[in-house]
Amino acid sequence: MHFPNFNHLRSFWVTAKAGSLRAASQRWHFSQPTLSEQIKQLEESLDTALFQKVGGRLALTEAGRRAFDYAEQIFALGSELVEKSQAEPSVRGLSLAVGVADTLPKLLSWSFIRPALNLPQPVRLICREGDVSSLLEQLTTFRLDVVLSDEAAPAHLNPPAFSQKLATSGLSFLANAALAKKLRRRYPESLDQAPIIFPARGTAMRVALDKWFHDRGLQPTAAAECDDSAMQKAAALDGVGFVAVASIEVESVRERYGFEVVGSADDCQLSFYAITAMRKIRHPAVAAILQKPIV
Amino acid sequence: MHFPNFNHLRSFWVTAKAGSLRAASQRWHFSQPTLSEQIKQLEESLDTALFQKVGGRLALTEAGRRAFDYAEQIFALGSELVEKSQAEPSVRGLSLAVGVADTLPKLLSWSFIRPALNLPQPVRLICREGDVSSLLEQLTTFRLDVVLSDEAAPAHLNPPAFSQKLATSGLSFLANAALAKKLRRRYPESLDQAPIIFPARGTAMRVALDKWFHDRGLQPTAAAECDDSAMQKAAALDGVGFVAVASIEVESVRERYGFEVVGSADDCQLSFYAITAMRKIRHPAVAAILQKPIV
DNA sequence: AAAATACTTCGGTTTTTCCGAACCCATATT
DNA sequence: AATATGGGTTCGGAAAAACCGAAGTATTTT
Repeated sequence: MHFPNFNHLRSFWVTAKAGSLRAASQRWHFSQPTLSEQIKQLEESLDTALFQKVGGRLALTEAGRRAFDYAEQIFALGSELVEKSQAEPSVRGLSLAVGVADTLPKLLSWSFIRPALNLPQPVRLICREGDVSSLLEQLTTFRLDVVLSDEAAPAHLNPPAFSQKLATSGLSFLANAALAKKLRRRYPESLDQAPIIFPARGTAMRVALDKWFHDRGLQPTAAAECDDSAMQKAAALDGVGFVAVASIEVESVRERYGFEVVGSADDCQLSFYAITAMRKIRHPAVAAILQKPIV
Repeated sequence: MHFPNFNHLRSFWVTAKAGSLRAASQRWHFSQPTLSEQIKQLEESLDTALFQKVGGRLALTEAGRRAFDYAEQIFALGSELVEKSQAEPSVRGLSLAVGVADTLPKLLSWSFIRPALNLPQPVRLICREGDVSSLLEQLTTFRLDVVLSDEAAPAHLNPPAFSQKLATSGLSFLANAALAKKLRRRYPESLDQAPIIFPARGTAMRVALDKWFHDRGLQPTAAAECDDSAMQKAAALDGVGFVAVASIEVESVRERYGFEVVGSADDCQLSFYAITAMRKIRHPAVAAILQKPIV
């Protein structure tokens, strides 16, 4: 990654804004030589002429205009940063940033998070979704307080991350009424060649599913493959195929989507983890999440 | 205007990204003390703690997370600026940045601009709209090549701007068929109390109009007041009121909108100007615009 | 309790920033 | 044509920062 020298960029920007070195030097209390030299250095580092001389004056070149547009944005952001920092938000609440692996069922995730909101102090919740590895990166850099995932963090991550099991559950297969009726008949053989909506390749649930099917010699046909569990359910609603969900969330999913149970696979175990950046938990809201292992 | 020290911000950003001074110092080839000190200075200048110590490590505070979001954007822009500057050439055309006063009729403006596109070399046209004063500022700082306006630039502007008259024209009043039929009957007395769609206060056309009405003791009722001439016409289409347009554009407006003429006021003169930053015109496309005065 | 990890402080070197003075060039004025 | 005037540039040096290595301190993990 390569950046412009922001001091030089500032000189360029104020000069372009003011229309001349002279005007800029007066308005911003820099000397002409300073501006002139810094602009020259910026031009060198960008390897482009930003100004051209047109009759004793400086005029922006094509590249100069483009650079100016960037500079406008950059300095607007910079000045906003300063302002927003001064005005400390009066909301003196605890804030909790949770990363939720996008493969995780949202309803289940929410049940994990809920205890964090029942604290004496008010908690401002920030939820971010993403794939596990990017969430872990944000976690270890303290941009997230805790990550919910269906897999434990790699053992010797550096900086380290600590996983705690929140729940373990078997698996159940659900589908909309019509499809469920058909598939229930001779479960589990009926799943062979049946349309399934898979979670994304490489996720813990997908691995477990593949193994389970393989062990039984079943080969469902992949009707769809969705990262997001809500998306899977939307597809299932439409009868695209059946889905696998953790048994502990079957009830709430049935209620919400009107699915019916095709069958269950309790020997296919899934676990859910809360991952933190330190073993000792200081954040009270995170502690609340960890103190209530559901299973 | 007040900015953060971008070097300090960089230190903060890389550290937040890396999760620790140590990691950041390795990845970005700075020493820990450098990062540590610069971050401290940033915190002082922003008057906020960006990091807090939570067990021997640094964790972002609330303000730190916000600042980090700004920093992400700022450095993304910075790096983009560098990249886009390197990849310069490709479009080897002349580029022409025209500022068009938003009160100006678009069709007429276009007729002024068109000659610029009939040059031997290809021209890449950039049109910006705005109020005259902001356009003039952009012009004198060479972010625009020429400004089209219905008023000449103030005489002793610094830096100077030079106006050249492109066209002069009387005024005509137009309205949709129904309203025009009614107003045509006893023009111009019929305009008294009639609903008019005014251009914005303070524009040259508005001033001329006001004077013309005042001289004749007419008081149309302002049904609307629009900055943008296209907006006026849209309103007029709807029968909200009648509009005043330059006589030279009557034909094209009638054709386009199906308006009918209520009457004309040839003694109410309007002029249109091209304003440049320098008397001597070097830009061939601008020269083309100036060489074809329509009236 | 020891070991490991991670942040700070300190003193000094190297770079960068920044300025005043002098110089140059185009345009506008006389 | 000669001369202001309004810019821009070059030069040398002073002041301020950026930056580092070494040593010091604190906390967590084992």
